Amino acid sequence: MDQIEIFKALSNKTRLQILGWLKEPELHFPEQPNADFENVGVCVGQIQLKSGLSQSTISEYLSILQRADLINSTRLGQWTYYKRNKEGLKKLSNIINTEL
Amino acid sequence: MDQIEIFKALSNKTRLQILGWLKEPELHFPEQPNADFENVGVCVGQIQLKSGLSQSTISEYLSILQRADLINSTRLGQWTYYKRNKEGLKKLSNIINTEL
DNA sequence: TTGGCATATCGGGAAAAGTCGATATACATT
DNA sequence: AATGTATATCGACTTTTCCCGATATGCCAA
Repeated sequence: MDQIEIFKALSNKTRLQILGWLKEPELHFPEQPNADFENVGVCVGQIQLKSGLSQSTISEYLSILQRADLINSTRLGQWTYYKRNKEGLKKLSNIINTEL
Repeated sequence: MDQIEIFKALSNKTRLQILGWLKEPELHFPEQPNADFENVGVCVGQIQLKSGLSQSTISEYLSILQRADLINSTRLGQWTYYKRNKEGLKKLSNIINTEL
């Protein structure tokens, strides 16, 4: 993954917030039936609701974050759940500490 | 300093390169008379030369990086020298590790 | 198999960033 | 004081990003 795409993904208030929310889902989202935060993450609809932006915008933002390896998705039935990608975040931390 | 401005500053190939160059100036720039890399950094002209972009663009890029607290400047005579801002970079590393 | 949700993709208009050349400013030398 | 050099700022144009509404797709239930 290109470093620049990672930083671009992070250069937006809403996307940054989403990552923060996904760090502690219990704190930011209501209980979900049949889908545990730890395993699958949070579904798009909840994230959209919390963000206040349009459905299409949030869907796009999530895919930007995913392309940057900052989150990943699981499809369950008609829902898509997103959660933090710990690997990717660690890699980012590494870049900061070794290359900049 | 706004987090978003930090990530925006990093969302550009040349600016990212500049930070990399400033991490090991001896490796990327010729010896400078009367100005030690460690103390004051590297002067704008050298950075511009290496980047291949126009003088105005590099001057602007440097100020973007500076506003993001990623580098800082020292004026010596008619030259401005820029070097890494270790504080700011540490703060960034902290953001990544605690907020995302 | 039709209808209803949840999500993704597409097309577009407005705002921001990338980049330049020209010009201004600041300092140093003559 | 006048000139030369280093850097900063300005104005303009092009490309990218921000968001939206509309439409498509995928999955489920009746």
